[in-house]
Amino acid sequence: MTLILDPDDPAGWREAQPAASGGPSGSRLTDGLNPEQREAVEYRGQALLIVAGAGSGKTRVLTHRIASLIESREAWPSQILAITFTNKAAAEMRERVEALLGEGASGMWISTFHSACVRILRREAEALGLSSTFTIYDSADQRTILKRIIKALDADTMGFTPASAQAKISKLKNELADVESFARNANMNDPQEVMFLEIFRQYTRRLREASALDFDDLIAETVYLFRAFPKVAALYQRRFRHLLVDEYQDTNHAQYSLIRELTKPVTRDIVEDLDAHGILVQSMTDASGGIPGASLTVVGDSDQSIYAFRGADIRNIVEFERDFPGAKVVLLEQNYRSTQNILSAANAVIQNNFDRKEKKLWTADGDGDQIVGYTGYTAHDEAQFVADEIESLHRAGVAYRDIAVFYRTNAQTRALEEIFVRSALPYRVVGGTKFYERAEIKDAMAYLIAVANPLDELALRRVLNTPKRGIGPATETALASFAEQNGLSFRQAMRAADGLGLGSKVTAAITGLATLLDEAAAMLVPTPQAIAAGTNAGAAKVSDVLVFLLERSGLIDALRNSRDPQDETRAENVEELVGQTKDFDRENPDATLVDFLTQVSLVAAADELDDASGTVSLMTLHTAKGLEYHAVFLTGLEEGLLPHQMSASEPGGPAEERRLFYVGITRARKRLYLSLAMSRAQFGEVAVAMPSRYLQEIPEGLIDWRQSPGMATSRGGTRPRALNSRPGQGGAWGTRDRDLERFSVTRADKPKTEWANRVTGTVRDNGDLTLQAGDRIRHVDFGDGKVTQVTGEGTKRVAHVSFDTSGQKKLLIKIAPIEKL
DNA sequence: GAAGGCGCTTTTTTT
DNA sequence: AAGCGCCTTC
Repeated sequence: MTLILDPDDPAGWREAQPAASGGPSGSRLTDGLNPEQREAVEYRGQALLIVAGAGSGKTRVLTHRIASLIESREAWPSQILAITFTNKAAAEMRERVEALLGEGASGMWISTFHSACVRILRREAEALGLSSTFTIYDSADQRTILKRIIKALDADTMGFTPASAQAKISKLKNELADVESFARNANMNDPQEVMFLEIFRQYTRRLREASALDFDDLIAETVYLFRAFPKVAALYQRRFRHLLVDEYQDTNHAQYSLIRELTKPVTRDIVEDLDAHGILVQSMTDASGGIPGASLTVVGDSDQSIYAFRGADIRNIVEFERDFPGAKVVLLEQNYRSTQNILSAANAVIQNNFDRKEKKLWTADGDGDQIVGYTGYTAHDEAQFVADEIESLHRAGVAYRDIAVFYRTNAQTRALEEIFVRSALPYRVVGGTKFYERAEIKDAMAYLIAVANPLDELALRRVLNTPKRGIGPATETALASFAEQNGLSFRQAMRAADGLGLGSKVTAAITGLATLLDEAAAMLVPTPQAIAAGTNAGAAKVSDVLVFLLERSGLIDALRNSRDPQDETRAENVEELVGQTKDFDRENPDATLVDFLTQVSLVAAADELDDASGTVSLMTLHTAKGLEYHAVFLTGLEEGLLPHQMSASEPGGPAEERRLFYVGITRARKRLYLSLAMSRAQFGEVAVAMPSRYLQEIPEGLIDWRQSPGMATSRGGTRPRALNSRPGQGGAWGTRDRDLERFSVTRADKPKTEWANRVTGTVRDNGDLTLQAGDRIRHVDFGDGKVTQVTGEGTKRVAHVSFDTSGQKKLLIKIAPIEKL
């Protein structure tokens, strides 16, 4: 028996695989794969690009590839670094690899870019002059800091907003630019640019002083680390022999650079240095005495690139072969997810993006059902259609969890939620306003952060007067300037507040808070033996520290005793947070507070998905990437929404929006529904909406329009049936006068497919029908009535009508199903 | 320093 | 429609 040693896990002795048992072509891991998939699993070389169309089984290929590397003893689990798009995908991939291997595969790094970088950065923080307990700032934190800087600099007078500065800084960091490099290239004659430089400089300094990194820093700082410290880089270059990157089309320049750094060979002199430090390098070196670069596998589909707005560079995948000469390319086109009708629609749409490599998805599984289309008069009508169809699917045996509703913007959930609640449909909004973004949760988290990272001024200032302690802005500023003048941290200034000459009550409040935080910090210190052994034994559990902080600070009592009725919910939320820390403690017995904070910072929207939930999932098209459902509803397919208004001005915007539509379509396995509304409320005002241009791109015969944009134009011919007069819905609609969206819905009893592509762009249009107070009108559903008032302008003119039998309504004149009498 | 009220901007997508 | 910031008043 031969034993071989896992170079990074002394406990990892195992029996070597007898060479005869098949090697990489061992059939178990390639059984049931098509030839291309098999090739992607078995290819061995420096660089492999797997162009994986939607639903082509790329996760299967990736997991089988990893399992095959490990099973054939070409790699130890610890030599694998796999990058996925979400933590959930990472956890799934790990499970599947372990299931394939029939054993645990600890030591594998399967995580997101951000998680992997945090892990590296905490380990190597010292080299960068960071605390290993550095805080991760989210967008809201960034914004708070930028708001303060902009205000202090009066930069808003030059047109700077926190959002604009944030976007610009993020963009720079994604390109690996820092303050110095920006300053070198800046046009110092442009006052705008000089001001931005100052904002950027102060922002960077504040984060640095707080020992904090923003999301973009996590990647960029890791690249800087590797570039500035080749020996540190070598540790990781030596360790990770196989890099696998999923969703490669959505990597940005910083992430690309990180991949490049990690796959660089280690030179001979550094290898010798590692060797001298007792790091195992034997049998890893090549003829030159160095360690060759790791092998790289990337998986992606340029048609699914939807993150240009955060710096994703489609060229990374398009130019992969040029970047990595000798790279092998495998194309996966056979789809195992969707029906041919769905794929044909997807192919037809994406074909309109020029400048792409031709790729056609196909399936051997047959056409399947027609795609269903529907045009509602309002967002509520559209939502009602979705709810009705979901119910009918459910009655036909489709589980709620196999159904998803997608939309372009988070704001669109409102109408859907209203109708779903009313219909008693179990649903869950994935992402959107996240639990951890609620103010009371951020408050509680700020206590924990302040304890974990005493340098974090942002967290300290957040808790300073939460709950109310009588410490106002004036005191806060006094503390801050005292700190600055004396070269102290904010926290030190708090401890020394006695010497500031503030009122005795305020002073006691400040020093009391400082003491509380110090006591909590003391709870977290492990035993000396544990510290020596590098474990966390003896440290208080996260949940205990949190409860201690909540009780002693008075935060929880303040919420419970408040007379604001909303504070009751807030108290419950905080209690739920306590529950979550308890779960965390249970699941991660040796984890630290910093581990908890890291995990919370890096949860992605899709991580919240609970497969066992038994609810319909609502999410944005972006969140939907990588997921699949039996039935998918794509809603709000209107100009201005998809493509979104804001994308029009961006280069490549409309093409990216089309890819977003493509991503949405290809999530569906069996049933696809496309819907839109003829009018939509925006900024509190109702506006006329036009069908999305992308709808035209789908061949006529593929869609069964239950109510088409074309039909909505022609008034005659179909028997109108008002949804809101349906039994069981009695009167719930239209009872509130302020409700502007009470247009009727007509719905053909029989499916009609008379809508042809050319009709797109037309909705019911009453032209320049002019109404004024006193006019009599007839409405398709509400009957006759008298106009009492006309408000608004242009296409947004609204008639206030008093109907003879249906009461008061407000109608959008341009599209309401009305005629003048 | 706290609380309440008014008026203004806001919505693209996310780790 | 709603949340935020600024203002006034207590």
